[in-house]
Amino acid sequence: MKVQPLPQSFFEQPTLELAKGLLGKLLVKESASGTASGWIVETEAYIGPGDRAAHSFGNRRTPRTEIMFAAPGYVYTYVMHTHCLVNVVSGKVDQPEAVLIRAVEPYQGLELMYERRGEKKKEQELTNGPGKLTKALGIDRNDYGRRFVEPPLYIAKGRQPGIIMSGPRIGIDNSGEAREYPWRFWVKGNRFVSR
DNA sequence: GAGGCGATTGCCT
DNA sequence: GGCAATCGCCTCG
Repeated sequence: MKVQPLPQSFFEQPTLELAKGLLGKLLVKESASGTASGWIVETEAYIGPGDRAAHSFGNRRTPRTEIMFAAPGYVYTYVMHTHCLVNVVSGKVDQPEAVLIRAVEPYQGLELMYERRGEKKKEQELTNGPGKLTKALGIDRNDYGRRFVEPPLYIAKGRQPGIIMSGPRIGIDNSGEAREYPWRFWVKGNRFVSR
């Protein structure tokens, strides 16, 4: 199967639909040391204006969140402590929404992933968390502001995801009632899902 | 399995 | 200048 980026129109759907639609798609990163990719198996939606867990809550607009106000399909990377997380910007222009990619299942570039993550690891520990998959695929803050429709970082047509589950998001305990929103989506039974 | 801490970035006082 | 953050790893039991 030839791997090529999905069109811009794919990203032009409501954020919750996009979060589900991303499951099963292929996340690809090309770099000087090779290409690595994985099937997306877990996502979370962040819908800015009314979502206390989102960086763009209340339309908070700063240099960091600026990209969330742009058209859908942009790459939003965020550095936290020693790790980097990757989001897909969603929603129309001036609607600061995004989908966090929390886990993928390795596809291409397995050796590269071991090299980046450490050799002595179970395969599922390569990419079963938002900070892990970015390291395995070589995604970092330099990818901020790119677009997912073209190399070196893009999303390609994938496979049928299977049964999709939903539930509360992770790691946002101090976000009031937003903590309860069932905006986390994952592929049922996939062993690369973070929990 | 639970708990604690690393060590970066950028926003806010 | 301080502090909180979409987390991961190591250590201890």
